[in-house]
Amino acid sequence: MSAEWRPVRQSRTHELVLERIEERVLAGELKAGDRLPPERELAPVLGVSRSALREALRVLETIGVLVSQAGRGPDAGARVVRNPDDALGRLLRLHFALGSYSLADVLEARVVLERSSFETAAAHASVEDLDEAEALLARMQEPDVGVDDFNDLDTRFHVAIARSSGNQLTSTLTSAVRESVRPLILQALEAAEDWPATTAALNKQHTELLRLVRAGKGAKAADLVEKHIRGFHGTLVDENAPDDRADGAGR
Amino acid sequence: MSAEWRPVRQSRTHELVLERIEERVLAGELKAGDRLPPERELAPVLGVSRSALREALRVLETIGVLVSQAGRGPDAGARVVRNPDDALGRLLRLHFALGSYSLADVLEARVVLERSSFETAAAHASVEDLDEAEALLARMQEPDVGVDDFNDLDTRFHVAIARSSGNQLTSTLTSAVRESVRPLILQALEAAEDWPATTAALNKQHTELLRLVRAGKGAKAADLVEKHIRGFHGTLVDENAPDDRADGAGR
DNA sequence: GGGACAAAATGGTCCGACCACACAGGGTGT
DNA sequence: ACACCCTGTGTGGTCGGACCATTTTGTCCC
Repeated sequence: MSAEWRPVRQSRTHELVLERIEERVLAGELKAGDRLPPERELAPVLGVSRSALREALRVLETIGVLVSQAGRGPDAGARVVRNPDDALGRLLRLHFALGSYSLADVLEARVVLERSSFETAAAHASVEDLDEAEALLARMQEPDVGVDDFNDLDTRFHVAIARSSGNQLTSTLTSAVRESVRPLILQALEAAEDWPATTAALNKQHTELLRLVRAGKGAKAADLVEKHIRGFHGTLVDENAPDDRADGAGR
Repeated sequence: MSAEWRPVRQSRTHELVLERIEERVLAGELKAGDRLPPERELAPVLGVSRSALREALRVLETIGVLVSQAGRGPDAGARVVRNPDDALGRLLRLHFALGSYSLADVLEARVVLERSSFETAAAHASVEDLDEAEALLARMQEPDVGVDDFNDLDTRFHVAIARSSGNQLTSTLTSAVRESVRPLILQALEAAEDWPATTAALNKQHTELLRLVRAGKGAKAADLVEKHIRGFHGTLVDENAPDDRADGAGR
């Protein structure tokens, strides 16, 4: 019976340091904007070497909770920040590359997240947020936009809608999930036979999506975004799934 | 116009090291199960110090892509693994504590993710997976189960359903999102006036959920799980949201 | 006053040493 | 032969100190 035995994984100084710092964050004693003491001061206070402390700080930096700035003055040192997007993006990207989950999984997650985003955005989004999305759309429609720029703008459009829905978490997840398949999307876009036609088709859907959101038609927007995602993203699944299975690790 | 100026943030050796390793992962040259060369060999090959290399490895360990094992033998050294759950859990937990997103955001995300999980599970879940969920449910129904154990089992039940739906990404996200509000949930459970009645009520819903999934009634299961989450989780929002707004940063 | 130069504070990097741990392999006693 | 122990060796983990790079803060001299 009894839950599986979890190896105790004792000590590891930098993990203990991490716990101390994490405690203070969880307890609300360390808030966004706060500065940590300099490494050379903090290390002896915690009773560890600077290296061990630095490894803990590095961990916090990778999860987007800290940024470090060398030099002198008010902006120098380690500051607590809130930047989960990059961290989540890298995490999902690497795990996707390692096969922790499949492209089909990503597609479903996107559909679920973005249906919700668009539905909520249609109900609550502010005009300013939607104007921002509109500006992105305008730049996407410029005729000479490259694959790279187009994809970035496309991502930012979807994320902008998610953000406009007021849900920061969904917005972050949307951004990260999308980021995790960025290489594949770029590859697919570059392989497009008729680039102008492809962008035109996608932009048409984007325009319609924004129109529906502005009109407050959440249900319709949700249905269209699902179609939008499945339409383009779905071709990726069809093209890559067999290959992945063939050359890749069998799970 | 031109996109915002992004500070160039040059060098930082450990980031360059990270890029090199990341490249190999993205390119599929490093797969789950592979071992990295020993630090003392790899560092000079990359042309960096052991410290810089170690910081990069620490980052990879943080995001659940590496584990390190000291000692000698086949299991020693740094191995590539796929364990996104803990990493994502810590990331979301800290960012939630920092106020990167609100409890209401978490609730909505859970609803969206789990509706999808239950709907898909009802269609595709294998009998074995559901038996596992059933076993968890049985342990949850033992009369003397404590708050901590109950919550763990509850989480594992929801995650088991997510996993049974076949979508690893959704499963990971469900686990992590849930984990991020774990402290709050525990606190709420401990404050429950009538503990046996609370667990009984939750378990009744769990039992019904599992029955619906087994019966293949995805839509009903989705509706019920939404009700289930909003029912309990919703009380958290009501209790905490005003406090959060009062003392916390206003976004 | 202003500009150039020095000082200080901070993170980033490197090096060398040692510690802790876990297996490998041989030696030794039965 | 076999079992046991003891030492060797390879691995990550930690430490301390030194130095570098960058940024701000002074300060001195013109």
